[in-house]
Amino acid sequence: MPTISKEDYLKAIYRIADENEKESTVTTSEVAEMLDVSKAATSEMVQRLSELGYLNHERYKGVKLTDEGMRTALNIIRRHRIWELFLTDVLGLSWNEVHAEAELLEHSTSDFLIEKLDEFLGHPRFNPHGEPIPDRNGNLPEQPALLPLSCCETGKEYRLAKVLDDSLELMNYFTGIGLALNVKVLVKSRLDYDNSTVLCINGTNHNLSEKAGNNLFFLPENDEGYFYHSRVHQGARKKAEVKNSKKSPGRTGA
Amino acid sequence: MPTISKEDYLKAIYRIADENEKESTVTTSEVAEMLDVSKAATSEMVQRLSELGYLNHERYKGVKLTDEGMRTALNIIRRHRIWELFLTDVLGLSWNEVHAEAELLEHSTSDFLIEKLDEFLGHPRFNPHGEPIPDRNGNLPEQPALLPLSCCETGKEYRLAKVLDDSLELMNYFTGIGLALNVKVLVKSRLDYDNSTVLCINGTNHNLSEKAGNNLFFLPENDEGYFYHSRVHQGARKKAEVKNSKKSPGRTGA
DNA sequence: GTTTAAATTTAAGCATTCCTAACAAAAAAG
DNA sequence: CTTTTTTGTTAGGAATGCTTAAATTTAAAC
Ligand SMILES: [Mn+2]
Ligand SMILES: [Mn+2]
Ligand SMILES: [Mn+2]
Ligand SMILES: [Mn+2]
Repeated sequence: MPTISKEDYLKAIYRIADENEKESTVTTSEVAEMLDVSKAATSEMVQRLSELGYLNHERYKGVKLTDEGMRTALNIIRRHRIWELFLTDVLGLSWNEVHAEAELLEHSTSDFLIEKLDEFLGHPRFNPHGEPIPDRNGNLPEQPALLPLSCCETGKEYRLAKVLDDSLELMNYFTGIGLALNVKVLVKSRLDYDNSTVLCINGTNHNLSEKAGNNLFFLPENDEGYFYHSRVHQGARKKAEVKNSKKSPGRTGA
Repeated sequence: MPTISKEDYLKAIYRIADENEKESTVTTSEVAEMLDVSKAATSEMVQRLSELGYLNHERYKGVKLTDEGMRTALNIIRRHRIWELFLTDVLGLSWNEVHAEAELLEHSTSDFLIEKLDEFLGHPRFNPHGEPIPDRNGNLPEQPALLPLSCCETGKEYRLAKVLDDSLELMNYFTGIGLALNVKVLVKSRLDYDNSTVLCINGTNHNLSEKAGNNLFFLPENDEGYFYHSRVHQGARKKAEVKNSKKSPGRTGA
């Protein structure tokens, strides 16, 4: 049961390692930047988390999550993403409003409560941004390889499969130009000068910088119309529907 | 936006003043005991909260909430009780499981999110323990005068209208003997020796100590079958029912 | 291979929030 | 009206988590 700070550090370290794919050692500077704290603060916290057994730390080199650290980080990410899905699908918030709320709620939710939410939502596999939700044992759902915008070829059609939600401003912009999960886009052209991309969304062209595009991940559009974002686990949906329909029993009868 | 600690102190001060009815000055010791911290810690925090304008403090006498302190305290209580009702009515937790969860969630919930929850629940007026939920402006719903068990007369019937949920152990015991909101009870007898009361619940007799009984509040049972616990505000129910039925739109269509 | 630059850690200090022990004021007992 | 007990405040100290500034180590340039 780490503190809120420790949970946020562990989550940041996981996310950085996850983005780096290979080379899973995470540096002090990367963590400091993601959490918007000083490198000194990060250096101190890294030492404390190592003493607590969440990290392996090689001085001046970087850190890796231990098994315990990985379990803990995945559990926090699970709580975060389950709350995000709850906020959109049950309370009707929009996908750009939920990240900030979940950033707080993730630290105030017992495992018991998360299991109840998970069951209520029908054991969802992806959050509203297309990010995978670890199950209670820390296992991630299978995901096909996704292409960042910079890897999408001109003249081809794709569907948006995932958005990184770190910047609220960027999420608002994406929403404004009509981007949403599973929306079909056509890659019109790419400027070699700055590696920006022109996308056609709902008949309108938009130019996205390389940096902005790196937050968008696509699946090639094929004629099978395959959506990998089935929201719930196989077999869980029926159960969820029953549960949802018997809600709010009404304590008084009046 | 006080810290979690400050919010819990303000809430405790409100609750103590509320229980004391008249004589609304709250002492350091009372706060220290409710929050299970030292008197020294309370004394320090009281001074800080006074400097911040939440309290008026007369040294060695006690504290009263300022208007700002009252507003803040009622807002935290609103968050707490809305979460409690959500947890029972939507997620299906039992009334003795929700207080501890809400004690954390109350500090991680924006006003924006609370309004969404409030709307989803249909602007409820009471939490699962029969405690009133302040509206967004801090106004409490009307409540008829309730009788603590010690004031209930032998030979008469009552309905349980409110339970104080400070002790999980006590809540579990109450649940075990069949007590729930609006349950009808018959007061069989009272022992002058220790002021304990024998209650008949669902045909079985149970002896409750004076201290335990002080956590239970009743309404006289009259033949009109009047339940004051209508869960939602007048006029809000229809809206809530519509909202509840269109839940979980299902993002994929699959 | 030095020298310079960048990344990392350590040092010193501040704000919160808690503790125990010592002290001061108020209330209760006698 | 003293004396004793209870209540409330202050003092001193610890842990957490952050800051800026000063080392220290590693990496990059020349
Ligand atoms: Mn998120
Ligand atoms: Mn967070
Ligand atoms: Mn409660
Ligand atoms: Mn609380």
